[in-house]
Amino acid sequence: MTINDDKLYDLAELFKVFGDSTRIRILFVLFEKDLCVQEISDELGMTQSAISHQLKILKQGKLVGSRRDGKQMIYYLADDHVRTIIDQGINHIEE
Amino acid sequence: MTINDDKLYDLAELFKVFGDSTRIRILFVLFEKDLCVQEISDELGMTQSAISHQLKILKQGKLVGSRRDGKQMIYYLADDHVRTIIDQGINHIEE
DNA sequence: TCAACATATGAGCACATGTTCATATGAAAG
DNA sequence: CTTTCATATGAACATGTGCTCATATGTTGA
Repeated sequence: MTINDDKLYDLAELFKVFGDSTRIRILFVLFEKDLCVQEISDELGMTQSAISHQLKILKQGKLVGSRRDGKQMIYYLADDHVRTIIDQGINHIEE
Repeated sequence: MTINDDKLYDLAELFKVFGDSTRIRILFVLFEKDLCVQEISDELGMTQSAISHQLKILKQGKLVGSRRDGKQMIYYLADDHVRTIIDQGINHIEE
């Protein structure tokens, strides 16, 4: 494999994004359907600010994307890697 | 899916273990072959103590296992989930 | 039993991280 | 334009995390 330390560093950064229960829960509610910030906040019972901060991190890691709909920002899962990684994680836990 | 918040918390804990570059590098050298603590330290250019601390975390997360060989402890990758999760992570980064 | 070697562990420190609170930005309706 | 609603952002604080240093534990060979 052609993996150098830089890439391993990026890899750690990626998993770090998954490694927080608030962010995992956000990803999980987005599994079902695309949601705006306030809906996510309500689902998780957390403040809009806390969610917004975490959404920013998720977006930087390219795990979610967003589109504007009037005054709202709609967030959605970026791609299927996210689902696959989480599924594998669940497999590991459930063994 | 039958995933509750407790399980999502565990999931976050799992990814947290992957989310450190020292630990990812340890896993990566163990991809090739089983190694003792000193060999891992040498490979990564880090102290035996630092590596030992991280190996403990990896072992708690069941990402590595260990067996004794005389005075040495040999560490190895626990199972194929570890490889799969890392492979998926690399896919995500390289897209 | 003792010395030598390999690994594990605990305390301490510096730095990273998540939440809150206050406020800024931006879109839309009047 | 101004107000209102939705979201983003920055500073501050408390907590978590990784490394170092010193030392403990445990195994082997003399």
